[in-house]
Amino acid sequence: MTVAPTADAPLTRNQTLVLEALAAAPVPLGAYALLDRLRDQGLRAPAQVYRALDRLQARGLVHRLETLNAFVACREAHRAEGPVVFVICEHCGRARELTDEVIGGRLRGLAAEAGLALHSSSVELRGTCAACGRTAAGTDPETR
Amino acid sequence: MTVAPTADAPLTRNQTLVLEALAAAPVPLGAYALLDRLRDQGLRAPAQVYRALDRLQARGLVHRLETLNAFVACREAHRAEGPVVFVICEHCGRARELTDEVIGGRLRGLAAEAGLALHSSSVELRGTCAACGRTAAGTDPETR
DNA sequence: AGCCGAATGTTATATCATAACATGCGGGCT
DNA sequence: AGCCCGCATGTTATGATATAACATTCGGCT
Ligand SMILES: [Zn+2]
Ligand SMILES: [Zn+2]
Ligand SMILES: [Zn+2]
Ligand SMILES: [Zn+2]
Repeated sequence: MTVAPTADAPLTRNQTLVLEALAAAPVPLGAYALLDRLRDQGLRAPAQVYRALDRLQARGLVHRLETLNAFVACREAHRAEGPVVFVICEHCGRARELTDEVIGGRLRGLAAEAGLALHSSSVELRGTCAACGRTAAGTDPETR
Repeated sequence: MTVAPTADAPLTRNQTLVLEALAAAPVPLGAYALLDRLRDQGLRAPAQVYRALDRLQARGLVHRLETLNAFVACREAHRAEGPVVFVICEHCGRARELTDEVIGGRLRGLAAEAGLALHSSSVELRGTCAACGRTAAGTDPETR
């Protein structure tokens, strides 16, 4: 979740580069994978990537997948809504972003019952996607 | 979640040490924090701690908190049930483990709808707990 | 031009996690 | 007993992820 906080200044150059690289990737990318892809465009150090990611996350344009230490561009434009659910295939690495009112509502309810002032949430489901499940179990995306 | 897989051999020495250290701690501990606390009992290297943690997690006796890179002893004895929800105070660092049938059921439903064969789940709510919220906002546990 | 705040560039280092290989110990077998 | 084997353990080294700290540049403003 991580609610969008403030005004929309235009994205800076580095933020744009990082966001576009994420949007173009079929799978979540780690900070160093981003750095590799952006060396040509002038990025040199991890700090540059992490800074851009921080700002993009603060705006809700990028999400961090905690179980992967990786990042995705937000596909929805939810940016202010509640908890998001990620569905992650451990096989092909693809991640889908969902929102669900039952989950969102109940998580807010649980936080309230627990006396927690909710700042952010992370919900990630891991498993094998339908496509990977159909190809002989154990096949990995490189093998196909 | 991360379902418990197999038979119960007795815990090994290192596993016992790690589990007891976690059970005694008021907050989740990282692997290196565990290592520090267990040097006296003979643990020397990160790999020893990570190995014990892996086995304890496989049995459902320990959970990993993905947003903290830290570990907690399981308080419930759920060990085979569905998704668990962690409620984490960013202030005092305490984490509570909950299970909720609405969340559990709906997450399984979402996975099924998405065509995902669910292997494990991670659900973490972050915020400020009631105790920390009452003490002048911004107070941290060291300060009190 | 001179100032200021924000973004950027750069170097170094902290933190988290695993690979790879050696050693030791116990249980079953001959 | 002596051997073998599986498995936990010990140990060293390295990989992967993330941040601290400080110098530099850029753009708007007066
Ligand atoms: Zn999103
Ligand atoms: Zn897949
Ligand atoms: Zn548990
Ligand atoms: Zn608290």
